[in-house]
Amino acid sequence: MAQTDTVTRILDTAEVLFAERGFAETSLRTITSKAKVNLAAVNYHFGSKKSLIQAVFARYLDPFTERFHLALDDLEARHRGGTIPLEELLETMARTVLEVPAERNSLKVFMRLLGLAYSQAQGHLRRYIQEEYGSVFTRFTELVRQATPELPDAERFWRLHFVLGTVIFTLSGLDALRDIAEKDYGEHVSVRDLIRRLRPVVVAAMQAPLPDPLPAALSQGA
Amino acid sequence: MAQTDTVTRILDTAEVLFAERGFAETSLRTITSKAKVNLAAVNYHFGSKKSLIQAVFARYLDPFTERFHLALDDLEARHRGGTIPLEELLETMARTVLEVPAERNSLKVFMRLLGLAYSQAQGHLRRYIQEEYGSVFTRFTELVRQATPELPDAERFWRLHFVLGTVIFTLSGLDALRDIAEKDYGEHVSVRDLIRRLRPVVVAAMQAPLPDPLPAALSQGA
DNA sequence: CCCGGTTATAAACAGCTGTTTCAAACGTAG
DNA sequence: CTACGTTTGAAACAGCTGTTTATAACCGGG
Repeated sequence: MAQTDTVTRILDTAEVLFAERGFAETSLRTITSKAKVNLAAVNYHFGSKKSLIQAVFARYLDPFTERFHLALDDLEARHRGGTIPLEELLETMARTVLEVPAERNSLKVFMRLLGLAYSQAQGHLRRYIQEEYGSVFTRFTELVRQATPELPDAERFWRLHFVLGTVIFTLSGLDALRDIAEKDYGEHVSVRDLIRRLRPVVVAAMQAPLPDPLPAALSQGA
Repeated sequence: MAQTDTVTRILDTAEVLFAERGFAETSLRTITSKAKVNLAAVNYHFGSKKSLIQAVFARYLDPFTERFHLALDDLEARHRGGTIPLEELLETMARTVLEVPAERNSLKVFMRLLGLAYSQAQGHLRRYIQEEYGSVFTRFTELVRQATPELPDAERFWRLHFVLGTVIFTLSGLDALRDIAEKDYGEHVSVRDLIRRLRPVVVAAMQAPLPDPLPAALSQGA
């Protein structure tokens, strides 16, 4: 099947180029020439560049959401009725995130794509991801809510995004950071090593004491 | 002075457009038309689009580094010889970051630009920022080192980047996150409110227990 | 006044962008 | 083998990109 071959060759090439340079900075001609595929093939198989971008994400996120749902099913079954400890929830998410791209190119590409989806404007992408994969995230946050009943809803919301920021920022800028770290400490860090370092930090962040309440006199400040 | 007027009008317009859409997605024609300035003015006053981008950053980072150096001078003077507590260091940095853009457009733009500098490829930008403003960051990290003698160097390095990720990610994606938070909790968050929430999380992250050492059997994993 | 350097303007430049077109090659079912 | 739907191929499309050019307007000092 030469067709499938073309499609996957485009996806394989596109995902690493997107991850390296961003979406706008990667032209279809760069992709197709590096993939040894005709320029028109992208529009023929995907319809447009936008759809290509979404297809690249779908190839990661489809198996991820499927596995994550299964993992959460399993977790809920093993804690029948009771609430799942926060650390187990975080552990499960981390494990699932690691599993999916392990079979494919690399975690680095996956994380960099996630980072781009956030930081790069690309309104259509954020909408697509929210509509297509928002439900898993909703399910996860609900479980986190049950695991941290002492946190006010707003506080938990922000803290989840704080740690999300840490993870995406770190793993998506991994190459640059790794270069600096290697230059400063001569020590090469693997992704697993980084996750090991991340765990206590994330847990501590979620369990940090509540902030001082806003002094009423200042609550209208800029 | 019509010249200064043109230059600042370009910078004012460029910084918000860059922050909104990214660098590659913002054309010179979009900038100049919205700034009511001739297209050639950018190349005349700045030389190239790259230099325009750097100039946008310089207008934030020049006063920031100056103030931050002064604030650190003051901090060192008040702790003559002794080490400065971590919380004071973080507090000082936060205050300086808040001060600079307060006089100008907004913190949001500043943070979004910082986020772009990291996430957007734009190799020239990272190099420029590193060469031009790396020294303040080096000075700051050295003070953090003295304030956290119990942390191994590598661990401190990574934790600093973890919290940097939290802050940049949160504040640069603030608009989107604020929309979600408002929809979910009806509660409008100000930047100062967010900083208040960030503080205990950042402190807890820096003071989290050390990670379990790598099991030797697994240390060669992916 | 008028000159000389600085700034503004409009037009054109070559190059790259995503997309479309249409003809050729392909592979398979009748 | 023939016919047909699918996939490839090369070329062209209009539009936008950053940059350059040449000309005009400005404006303070001699």
